Amino acid sequence: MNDAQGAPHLVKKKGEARHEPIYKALSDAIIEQRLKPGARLREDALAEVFNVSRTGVRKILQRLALEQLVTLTPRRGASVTRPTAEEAKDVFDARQLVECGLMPDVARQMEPNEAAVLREMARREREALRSGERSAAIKLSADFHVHLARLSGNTTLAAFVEQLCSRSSLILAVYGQRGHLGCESHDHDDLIGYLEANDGERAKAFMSRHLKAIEASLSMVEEDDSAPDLQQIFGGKGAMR
Amino acid sequence: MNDAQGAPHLVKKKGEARHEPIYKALSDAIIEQRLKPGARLREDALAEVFNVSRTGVRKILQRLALEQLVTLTPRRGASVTRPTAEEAKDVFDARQLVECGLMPDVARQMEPNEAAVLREMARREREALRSGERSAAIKLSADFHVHLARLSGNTTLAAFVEQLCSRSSLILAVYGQRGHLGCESHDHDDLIGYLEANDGERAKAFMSRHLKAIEASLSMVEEDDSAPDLQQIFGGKGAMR
DNA sequence: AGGTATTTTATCGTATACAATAAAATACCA
DNA sequence: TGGTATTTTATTGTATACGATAAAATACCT
Repeated sequence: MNDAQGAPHLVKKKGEARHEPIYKALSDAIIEQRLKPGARLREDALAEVFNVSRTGVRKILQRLALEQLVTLTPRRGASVTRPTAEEAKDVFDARQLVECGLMPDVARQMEPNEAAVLREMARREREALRSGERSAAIKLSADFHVHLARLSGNTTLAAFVEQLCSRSSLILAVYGQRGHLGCESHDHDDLIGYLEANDGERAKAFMSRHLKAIEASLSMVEEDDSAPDLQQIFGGKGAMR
Repeated sequence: MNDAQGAPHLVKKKGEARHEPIYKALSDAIIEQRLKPGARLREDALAEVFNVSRTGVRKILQRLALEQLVTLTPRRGASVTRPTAEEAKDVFDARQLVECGLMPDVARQMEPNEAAVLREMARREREALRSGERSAAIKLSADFHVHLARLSGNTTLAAFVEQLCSRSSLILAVYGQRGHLGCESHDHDDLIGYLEANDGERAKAFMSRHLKAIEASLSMVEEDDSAPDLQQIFGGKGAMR
């Protein structure tokens, strides 16, 4: 059925879908903070790593740019986005509005086996956190929030939450204090409890506190690596001359 | 400084930004329903119309696809998205959550001159509606909602609302009854009133009714042009034989 | 004549080549 | 030796060429 099976070496996956895993690899690396904000993403280099031409790489970078995970500077290429303080605020405000707003829907449609899945996710997250697998923990935390959003049944809103969570990961990377890494270890379990009890309002309120806690754990100082204002720093009119 | 200035004819805009107007032209045409859902968008044809190579066209189509305005079918190319009934529901639920949720913020930060701008937009929309400029009216209505969202100050949410409004336009094209075209003629003016009075809660409630009214005006019958189930239609087991 | 097999054609997917540009390195001059 | 001008180099932007594939058209056979 698939001739690629007949030619074991040099497996060329057939068209289009070949880019999907590359996209995922890149976006995971960014979300897990193995690629840090500011890191340059040269087209040639990526093309070589993933064994595709620059054409394919560019397509992927463009997608990531629309999702705000990478920043494309004309003639300067791509780099991992370094979110501004304002962006950070917008993202967390958006999460407040959307994720909290979805809780009642999620609670209403909550089924026992779904709760079990969520508990397992929360367990794995706690596990990763405990054993110091920082990257894994970050990813699992984002996954938890996204999975939750999907349970609402609204594909459009779930996709939006997915973006917001990815961006949050970048925000954590830039503004997060060492030590904290976003979600407190038992928050997610508590939340599942309220959802299991179909208590949408409690879940909503808890989610709100949860997100506020994450946001509060950030230290919002933007170090601007743009040209510093020497004039202002050293005082005007030729002091030191 | 810019040699293109020296060569008046054959003005080649310089890099990158050249695609932006093409993107806008396409997306406007879709939103204004001059390109109808299902319409094929051949790369060659677009490339010729806009005087760029297929490379540029593909980039734009990909962006539109991520925004759900066009659908890319592997090896079959691009076409204007024909939203499903489920998508329509998701989009309007999302608008309910987000646009209504933003009203208090908008009301709080409402300034007199902003209200004037909004009134002017509403006036132009009514004007277009009255004089039968269907395409223009649709666009202006979407613009109004987007402009409102921007007033919240949250760029991320505003961008999301923009997408939702664009998609709504497609939904209207498919499921809208002839006659209605979404927003009632004076709704927007009423809304501005509440915002001017800084009454966020009233504005929120009104927006909710407004969106519900639009959604209710749709006739949600999906004609499936996929292969009809003849077996079911003509009864099983060789009747008519 | 009707239905299946084959060829043709239209159109997309991908790689590659070349032009354009901005940064880095070097050379030049006061 | 410090600063400016020039060349070199690295890297992106865009077009084009070629291969692949699926739909349409045609030819073939019964």
